Amino acid sequence: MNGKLITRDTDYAVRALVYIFNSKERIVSASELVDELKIPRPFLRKILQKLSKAGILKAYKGKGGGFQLTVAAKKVSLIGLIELFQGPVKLTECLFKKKPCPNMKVCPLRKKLQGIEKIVVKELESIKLNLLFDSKL
Amino acid sequence: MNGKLITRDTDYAVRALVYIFNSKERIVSASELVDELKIPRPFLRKILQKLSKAGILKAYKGKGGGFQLTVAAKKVSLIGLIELFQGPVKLTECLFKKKPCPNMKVCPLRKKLQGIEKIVVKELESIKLNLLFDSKL
DNA sequence: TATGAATGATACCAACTTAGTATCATTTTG
DNA sequence: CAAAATGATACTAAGTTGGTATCATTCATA
Repeated sequence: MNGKLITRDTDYAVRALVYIFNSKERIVSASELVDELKIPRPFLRKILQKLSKAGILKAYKGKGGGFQLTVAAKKVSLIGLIELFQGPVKLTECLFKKKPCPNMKVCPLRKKLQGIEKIVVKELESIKLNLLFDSKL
Repeated sequence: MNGKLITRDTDYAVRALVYIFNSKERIVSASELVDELKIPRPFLRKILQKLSKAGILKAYKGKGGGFQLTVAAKKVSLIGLIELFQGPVKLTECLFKKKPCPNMKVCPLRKKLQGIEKIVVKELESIKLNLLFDSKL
């Protein structure tokens, strides 16, 4: 199975954010992150840009530039990052979107799955970034 | 996001099983299922074969042949079908399999995600097929 | 003020997965 | 034997994920 909750984008983003958090007030460049985290440069750059656009990182251009966490960053939850990189979380996605499901008036399978989805979303919401930061990586 | 819990294989399998269940003792052919459920024939055939191999359906070859539920069928849980068609459920799959995760000794993210996975698996285990059958589709 | 080091924007590409096809062999009924 | 069914298996098309490549822009500093 590959119904991963988290893709590489998101995973790399978490690592980068943790690293930047640990660097405190210092401005951290993409190059440094590439060296430290062994993430392919252009891919990481794309991720950093996205985080920057989303207001989670503040970017400084030019020589000596790089990234810092914004205040907003610590309030972001894992689900925020997932949505940023992977779109809204939907584990069910009924295969008959337009047409109502042909055989089942009230599809019990779908209901069950949507219940599971709700639980998952709630859990993912509860994982705030500062929780990850604080737990001594 | 597309981290679906259930792919089409599995979904079609559920529908086919429900239909066959509702046909009681009658032997149901792939053709009938194709007509009724509007599932592409060769795709459905592949699915039925898999269910048959797995002992969930009993197949009858030759003219007048088709499929019936086995006694085992009612005890199968949704997770059984998912595993059959999609392999083992793993929502986390740490990206550093061989090498231990470079930065985090005890990765809190991974722990959280594995917790979520456990919950999901438990839920999926609890959805037995007879539960779906019984709920008047 | 020119240069180099940094990010911004964007288009492209390769591998993998999912969903579906196509074909031929085998079995069984009539 | 013929027709109708399943068994086995190889192939294909579209979408997603993970990653590249390129060029433009900004800024510190010598």
